[in-house]
Amino acid sequence: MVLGPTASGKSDVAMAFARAHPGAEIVAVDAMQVYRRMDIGTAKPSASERDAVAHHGVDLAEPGDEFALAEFVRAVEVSLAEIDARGARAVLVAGTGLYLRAITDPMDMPGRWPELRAALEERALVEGPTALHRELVVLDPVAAGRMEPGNARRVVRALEVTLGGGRPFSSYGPGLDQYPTVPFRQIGLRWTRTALAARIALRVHGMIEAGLVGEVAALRAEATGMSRTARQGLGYKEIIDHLEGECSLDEAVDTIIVRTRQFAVRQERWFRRDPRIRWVDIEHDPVAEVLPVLESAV
RNA sequence: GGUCGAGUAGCUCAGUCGGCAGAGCAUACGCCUGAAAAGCGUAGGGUCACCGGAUCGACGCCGGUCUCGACCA
Repeated sequence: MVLGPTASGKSDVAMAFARAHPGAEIVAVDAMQVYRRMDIGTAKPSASERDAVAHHGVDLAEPGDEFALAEFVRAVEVSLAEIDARGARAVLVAGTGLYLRAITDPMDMPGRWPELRAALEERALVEGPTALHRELVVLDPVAAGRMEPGNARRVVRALEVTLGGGRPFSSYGPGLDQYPTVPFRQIGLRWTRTALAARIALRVHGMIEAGLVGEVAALRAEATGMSRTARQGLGYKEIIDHLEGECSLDEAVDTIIVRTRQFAVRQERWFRRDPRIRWVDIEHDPVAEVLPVLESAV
């Protein structure tokens, strides 16, 4: 499997590998490519690429749907089983670290308690997240120690699971800091920050030229619109701001570039803790430089 | 040429009466179990345009120089 930050060229590498190995199928591990008609902004594989090689993990939901980790894992596990049954080889392309961990590592997923969650979110707003965190310290000190007291979103989720499920949040699975041996060969693409920044700027400008503004406008015009999760895709929320008159197109583009760069760094930071990843430092051409490593790894 | 305004962190700007140099953003580092392209935490960073002066003490006051902007000629 191939992983790395946005704009690192991982999709191209996977595509080249799959073309060289008939029968190989690509599985995208990406939180945003799951939405249909969000094509340009998510750099989804083109129609001809999907024609040439079977792709999974893509176009799983409507832009109006809330789609999250658990739905993704369910869908991809089915795909992986089918690929396996076909005797084919799966090439994973991963940009979303958490989603990848949920595939590579066993993760028994706690359920959902929506009304409890709504109440907790309300309290986080009124009393502040630290008050809830103090409660979590009592109920589940392990989970409380794993997150910042100010992180309302994570604290609320941990309390939701602990109170709703009747057992501590931290009792589900070994935790993200455990890296057991798994039957996946993981190759990471690594660029220098400056080189990646240049590629990101180029890519974002390319998206604008390819009609990103029109794509966003069309999505907004749909009856169901874009869900809370879909609209937080990079490039989408900023163009929405622009379409609503909050900022000029140039300002929106600059913001997209900065945020994409920050996202790429966050991806790096997530992946680089994982000792199971073998890194390839790229100078110029991802396909030429990574493909041999990928070949030798399988 | 004249008048006025501006010059402080990478960027945009605060800085009260002369008494240890500030914020937001950016950057770096870290965290994360059903929003993850989301969310959260920590840190570094300064010739206060330059030269001189008065003062125990100047980003601040005085004199001069430079740069940018507006207006007047």
